[in-house]
Amino acid sequence: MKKITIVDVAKRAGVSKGTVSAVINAKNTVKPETRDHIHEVMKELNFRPKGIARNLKNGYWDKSIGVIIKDLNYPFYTSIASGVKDYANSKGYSVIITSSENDHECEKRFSHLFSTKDVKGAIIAPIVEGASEIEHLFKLKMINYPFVLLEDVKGIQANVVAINNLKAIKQAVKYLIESGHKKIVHFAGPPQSSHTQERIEGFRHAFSESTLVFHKSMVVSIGSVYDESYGKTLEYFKDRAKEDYPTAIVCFNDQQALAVINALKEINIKVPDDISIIGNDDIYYAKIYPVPITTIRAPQLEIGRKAAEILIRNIESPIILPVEKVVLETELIVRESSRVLSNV
Amino acid sequence: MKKITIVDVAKRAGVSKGTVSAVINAKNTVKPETRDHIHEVMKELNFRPKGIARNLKNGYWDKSIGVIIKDLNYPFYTSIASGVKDYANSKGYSVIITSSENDHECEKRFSHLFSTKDVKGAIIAPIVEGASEIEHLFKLKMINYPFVLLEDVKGIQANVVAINNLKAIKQAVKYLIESGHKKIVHFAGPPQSSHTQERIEGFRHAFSESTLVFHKSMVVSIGSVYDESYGKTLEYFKDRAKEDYPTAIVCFNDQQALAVINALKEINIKVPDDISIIGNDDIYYAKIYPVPITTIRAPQLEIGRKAAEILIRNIESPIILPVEKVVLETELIVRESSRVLSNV
DNA sequence: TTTTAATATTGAATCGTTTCAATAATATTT
DNA sequence: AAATATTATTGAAACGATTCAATATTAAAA
Repeated sequence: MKKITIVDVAKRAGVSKGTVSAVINAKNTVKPETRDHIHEVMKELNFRPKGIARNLKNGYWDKSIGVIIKDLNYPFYTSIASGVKDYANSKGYSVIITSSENDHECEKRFSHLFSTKDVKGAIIAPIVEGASEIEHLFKLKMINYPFVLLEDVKGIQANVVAINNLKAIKQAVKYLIESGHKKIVHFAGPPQSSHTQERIEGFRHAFSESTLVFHKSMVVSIGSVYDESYGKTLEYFKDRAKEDYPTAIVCFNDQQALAVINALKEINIKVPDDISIIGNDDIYYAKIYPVPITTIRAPQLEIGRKAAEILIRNIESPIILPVEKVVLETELIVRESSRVLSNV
Repeated sequence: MKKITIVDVAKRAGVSKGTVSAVINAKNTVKPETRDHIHEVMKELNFRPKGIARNLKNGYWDKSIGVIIKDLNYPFYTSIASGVKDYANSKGYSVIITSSENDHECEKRFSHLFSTKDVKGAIIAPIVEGASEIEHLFKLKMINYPFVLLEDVKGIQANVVAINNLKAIKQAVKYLIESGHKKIVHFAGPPQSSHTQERIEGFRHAFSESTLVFHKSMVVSIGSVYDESYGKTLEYFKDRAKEDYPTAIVCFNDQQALAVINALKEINIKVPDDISIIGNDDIYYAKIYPVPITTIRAPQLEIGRKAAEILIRNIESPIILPVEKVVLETELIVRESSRVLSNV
């Protein structure tokens, strides 16, 4: 099927390209009858002006940046995107968002998409599973395409804005220990996530700086999908003697924490009376849950803003800037899902 | 500041445009030394190939569609977007998402952005305040740009996939009445939202089909922003005699319902024992709240999928198709925030 | 009716790449 | 050393619109 261009329309309507162009752009220099006639022909041929060609001549005046997040439905990521939007809009940039849904192919496709669509730069939450494929990031580097990662990726020199997961979890464990907890476990996230690894690492690390001793049975793989986490939590407690219950659980993230608390409720374990729960991220819903969740806040808006700032600086710089790596601080927000043990 | 093009690079590197192009595209026909040299020059000049020009020649092979939602942080919209992604991906389309954050200018800017960036079509959750500005939608029509609205907009003939808000609320009220409730109020959403109007209308309408009679004091403007809704709820009950309390509240949406329930908790009103609460939308968090919320489910994924289906059909059709208007059914999901009154 | 002013239309040049047949440079074989 | 095969590079044409000075048409004024 032949592609319809402005020439076809012009020919059919018996006018010149210029006139058709004027009609497309709703210029008021065209006689109404001519305009209407051209519109009719456009309909008839189902002509759609090719956006790309339109922009080529005009220069590339519009300013937009792209964000690739991993999960459209996890508020943590949408908050980051909001932060990006915040800063970017203030600088006159539009923001378009895509989600890889943890699919590597998707991430690749999008980074290519952006670089070929005159999106000026990208902020990418990379999927890093082991020493995975990062050639698409290399490609971006090759063509000097500006981008900022939301997680450090080994093997590539790039701008990064991230939080210190290790330290975050250590904060949580330290707080628990100081609150008198001795039986602490970590409910780990999905195995393939790099956050999961870092958080386990942080958890283990926290013990080496305390009088308690770490054992690998203290890390339990629970995942972060609601139903899965809920089920595995039940399972964990099912065959366990009451005296073997932990007194505190450090959760992978808030979504998991929500599932865990609900599961505990089903089996009649009280939070925080029986068990303290600490989440991670501080998503919107952690705060409005009836037992507001103690959590480690990642400054989501700040992450987004900072990433946008670095990105736009790079976009607008006439020279290539040295890479920046920013680590933002997390903060322990103590709410009602955790408590100090009285028998300290 | 002059724009750097492939010609500048070629000149500086002492090669032809073609060779530089080959390097950009990582073709392996270039001698390694030449390649490295060109890379150096590219760095030196901070050359970034213009995506648009790249695509112009090769045709427009990549397939992508855009979605404009209103609120990036409300799960209702991200779920719809997921639905879009579902269907679109299955047809080989990428999806890019933007949020107008209820800003009219934003919506306009994005619809223009899409139409000039070779995004093949758009799904738009339009901001409709009264008989507002819709010229940007007309512009899209003029150039035969395929799009689907997620809400009917008066004055424009366009594809629409929506739910029947009127009927949805009537469902809820009917259920309450049948459960023996006589004192029912509606906590309305933000005044500028068209959903708010429709839901108020539906609420009022429900009474005309019952033995109860509607009075305008039964509609209270509460908004849907958490803190605002929370505060206004407290206010509503503050100076009210216990016997004037409603026995049921139909909320604008689940987010508001969450705020209302939490506020009621603060003043010691029990849900559902003292008051039944019905939400709207059925967002993810409505289900995992400890008092799972009775709500009117809008089939979010379905909305997204259907919209994508219509959009892609239009994109791929060689002729202009007649507009489609689809109304999807809502469903009352009875959970634990509402109850049957025993004294029926 | 002629002149002037206002309005409508034309079409060649242009945007910055990619493509690909032609050519040049280099390596291999005879 | 010449002939051939292989590899690397060139540069003109093409992609599909927009732009804008030049020109044609129509309306208003003299």
